[in-house]
Amino acid sequence: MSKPTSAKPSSPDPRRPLTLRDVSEASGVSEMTVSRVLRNRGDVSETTRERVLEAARNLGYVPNKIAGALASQRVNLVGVIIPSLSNMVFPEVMTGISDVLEDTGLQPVVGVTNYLPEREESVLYEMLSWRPSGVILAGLEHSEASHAMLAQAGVPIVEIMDIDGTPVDSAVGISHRRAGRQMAEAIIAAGYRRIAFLGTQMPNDHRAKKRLEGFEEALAKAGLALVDQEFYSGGSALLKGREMTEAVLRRSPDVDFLYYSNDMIGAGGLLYCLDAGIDVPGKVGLAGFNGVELLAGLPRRLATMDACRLEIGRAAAEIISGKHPGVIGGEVIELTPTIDLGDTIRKA
Amino acid sequence: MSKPTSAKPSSPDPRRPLTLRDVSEASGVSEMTVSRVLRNRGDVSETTRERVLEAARNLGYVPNKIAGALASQRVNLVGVIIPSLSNMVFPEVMTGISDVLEDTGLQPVVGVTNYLPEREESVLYEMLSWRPSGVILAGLEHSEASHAMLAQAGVPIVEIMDIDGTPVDSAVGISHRRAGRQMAEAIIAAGYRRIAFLGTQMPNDHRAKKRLEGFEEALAKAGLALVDQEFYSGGSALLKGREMTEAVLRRSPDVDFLYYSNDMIGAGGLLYCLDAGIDVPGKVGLAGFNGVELLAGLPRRLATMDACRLEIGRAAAEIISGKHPGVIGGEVIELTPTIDLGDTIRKA
DNA sequence: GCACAGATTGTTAGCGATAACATAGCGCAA
DNA sequence: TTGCGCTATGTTATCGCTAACAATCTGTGC
Repeated sequence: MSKPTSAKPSSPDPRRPLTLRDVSEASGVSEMTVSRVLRNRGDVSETTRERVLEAARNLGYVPNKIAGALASQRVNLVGVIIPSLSNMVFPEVMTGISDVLEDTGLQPVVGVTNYLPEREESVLYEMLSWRPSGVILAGLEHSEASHAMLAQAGVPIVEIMDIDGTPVDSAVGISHRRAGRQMAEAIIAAGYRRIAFLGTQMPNDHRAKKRLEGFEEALAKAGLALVDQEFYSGGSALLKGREMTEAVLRRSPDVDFLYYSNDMIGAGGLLYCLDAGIDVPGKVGLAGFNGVELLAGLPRRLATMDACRLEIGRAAAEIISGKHPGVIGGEVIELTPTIDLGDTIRKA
Repeated sequence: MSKPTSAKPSSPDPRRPLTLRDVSEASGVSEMTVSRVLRNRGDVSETTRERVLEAARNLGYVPNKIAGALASQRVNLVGVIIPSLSNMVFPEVMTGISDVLEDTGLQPVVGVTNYLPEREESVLYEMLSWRPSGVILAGLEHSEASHAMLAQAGVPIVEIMDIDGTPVDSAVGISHRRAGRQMAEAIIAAGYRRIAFLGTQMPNDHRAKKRLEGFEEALAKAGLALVDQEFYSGGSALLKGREMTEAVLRRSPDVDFLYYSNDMIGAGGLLYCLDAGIDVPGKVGLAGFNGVELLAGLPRRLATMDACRLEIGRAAAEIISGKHPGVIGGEVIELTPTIDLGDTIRKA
């Protein structure tokens, strides 16, 4: 506490982290005023403001948000929990979220679950322990403990991607069941009858499962059933698509349509068929799901369905930041994916 | 506010966030003991421990890490700052980081800069304001202010991907200049002479730039120079690869090799050449950079160079967590990428 | 000259946890 | 019995910042 006679209080210990007090002393005003300047809050005279800013800049002061958050009970963080970063789909959702949060002072923090409910639980726990202003997470299926935490959190929760189920709070997404149904209808309408499904093994990819359910439902309504199916897990999706396609076509030479659970394996299948000289979409039709950007560069445009990923991210972020027109909380927003027949379903 | 004579102190306000005190009251011990139980710290009798855990569970208590971090001056977060999530390269680095951090109690927090130095600066500022235990960030080129912040941070800093330059603290990566040189040498050795470059426009992708520099350097040493070059920005990389390839081959019909700055556009170029019936690697050779998983599914294996992404992530995380054998700080770890000639460079 | 509104700056009291240091039990050897 | 040495638990004082309120300083109108 004692200050030597020296007027300059400079660097008593250069390793000690800087605090508001350092800036306050360096600029000759109270800590409170420094705080106000650094947060652009309240009235501060122009001269004081500049003096403080210069002192802060000279010292290289970076405010301690931990202390700030504790004192103000406000945290400008939004937790975003997604299953994976490896498949173009979530990065695009993130883009939508970031775009919107950009000018709200909020900031996304990402957690990845690898499709494991127990990982989701721990990631959620960890996130909530930082008391974020909101949480965005993929899917409507969560462990019991996760549900409890979400319900208790006391901040806006938005479950994204899927709306086939009951949300904890708000939800933004598409109906995967309906998406599967719609694709099946388009395929049937185009005259295909011997249809096979190729997809991921993942028991926890609820959305892929729902698509398949919707798909089979629509087939059943037309008096049809899947002729064959094949699952994979891990590895390069493009390569797996190739391999699975080859396997299915060998096992069931008479199939006339291959429905893939995602575009990546669909693209692999397409490349395989083209390589093998199979007439697409004449002899065999193909369709995927997601509308990934990659498809644009393929030799032929794979039939697919856009999952509205960017829009989902934007809407979720708008709900969290309270900017969504007319949404106070507990709202469900259903987006409608558009089907793109591409070049791999023959025209009716 | 008023509570009837009831002895039970339960839920005075169900919306009030829970604190240690609530758990403490519910379990009949001091806050300190609750804190010890929840952190598995110090000696607590088995009976007390169980009583506390049950109380916490029943209440649905989630500790407030903000308060905890302020009091303990420790934050179990590691800032990771990368340019983009859209191109398979950083997700893989993240995987390496997560793998290692998993069992250290540390947790990565991602920030994305979109290759903009000013974004990097603000993301870094934001991160440092949470006082993380360390920072991992891509590249060695930063704004002056960013440099100052990194130098002042007082925690381990690891700059990743690149080692052609001077790190602030530690660095893990490959020499992109050398990688470019090495690829050029392989191409020249295979007998190609009229070589073109196709890459991103991005002025801030320093690593792509260094690869090109190294590449041209090696060409010059062999008395060669680039015959043509083409740049793009934005859009689907696969499609851009196609378009650029077509443009270059039209403009310079006599080129015999196309060097791409990344595998995605290289893959597009490969698909274009195959479609166009061009003899690869006979008439035209192709090479990319990165070794992305996607390539495995292509009709032909594109020549490429592995950037050791997983390994870089692991090593960076090990340095941060103090687990890296023999590394105290300020160390530079150079990894050596392996070249893969694939099917698109003719064998010498 | 004086009271007062409005603008600017300062003071005080936490926020919810943890570090560091008490303190209370308890068993056991002397 | 006394007291030492444990173990199990409690107390106190921050951590760095901000909300809320208090105090000071202008200049102005009368």
